[in-house]
Amino acid sequence: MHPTQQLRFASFKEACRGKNLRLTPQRIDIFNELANAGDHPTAEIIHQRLLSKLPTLSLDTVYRTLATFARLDLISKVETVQSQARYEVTVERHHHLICENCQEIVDFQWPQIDEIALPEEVKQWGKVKKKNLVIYGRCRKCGG
Amino acid sequence: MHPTQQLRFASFKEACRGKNLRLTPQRIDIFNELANAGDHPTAEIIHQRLLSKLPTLSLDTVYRTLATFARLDLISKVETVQSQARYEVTVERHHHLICENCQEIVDFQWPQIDEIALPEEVKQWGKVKKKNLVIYGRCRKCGG
DNA sequence: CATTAAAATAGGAACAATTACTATATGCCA
DNA sequence: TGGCATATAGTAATTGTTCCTATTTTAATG
Repeated sequence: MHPTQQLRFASFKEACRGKNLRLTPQRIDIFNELANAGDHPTAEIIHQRLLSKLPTLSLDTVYRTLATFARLDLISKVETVQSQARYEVTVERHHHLICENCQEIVDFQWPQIDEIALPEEVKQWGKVKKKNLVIYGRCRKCGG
Repeated sequence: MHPTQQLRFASFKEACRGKNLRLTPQRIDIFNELANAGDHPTAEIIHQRLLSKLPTLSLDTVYRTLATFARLDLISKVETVQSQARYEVTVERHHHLICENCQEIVDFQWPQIDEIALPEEVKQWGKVKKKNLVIYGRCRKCGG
């Protein structure tokens, strides 16, 4: 195991203890699989990758475990407005505020962000079409 | 109809003609519903809202129509990585590049964005937990 | 106005991602 | 090591979205 990963694993174990989470082979393997993955796998991909090691691992366990980890802030779900897609008519450039509680989406403008030059790394990556900032948090109505 | 909306509707009709899209009551109503909606409705919500006016409107039509409009850039899907949720272990602050073709997600860092002060509007909204920039485009591998 | 070919729709079935249910198995504390 | 709360496997159910196809509608033409 790479030292960084070892460290990560140690803090994972600690985090589990601190939160009264039982350490199970499934949890350990799911966490390690994700920690060592260079990509951003889906629950199904993680399931597939672990099947040779844990042949009885159920997809449900992967989903449940990932949800638990996300709640503990050990992992994050990458940029998703959960479940249903939402639409808007295309207007001026704007960004989005999303409340983690009520899921309401509010537009806001931030010209400063729109105009700022992209880092070199991004230019190398390919051709940029859209740039969208999403801010997550808790809105006033939900006690934020 | 509010003058702005009238204008919007006119350009909608024009856009349809320009792209060889037939003007149907369903398309008109779906577009207007979305143009006048203050929120960011889902396909299902739009369907519900139109049922009293178009009792036979099918959900499939709403989905198909929204997809068509999105292709024409008349509307946009709000911030979603389509279909499956993707996960990553929580590490340093970073943002995401998503290729519209291969869907690959690449991390990049942009400390400038992380450190910049939030606009007043956002502070009024509530408590911010995360700030994530998502850049869409086409990566080199996909000819971008 | 009718005629007509191409395109759009309704309705229901299919599909894919995710979550719920429940009996069994397991981690962990005493 | 025993007991109990918690986690898991397996499967069923749910939800969001797309596919299929017969029927209807649009818009172009005479």
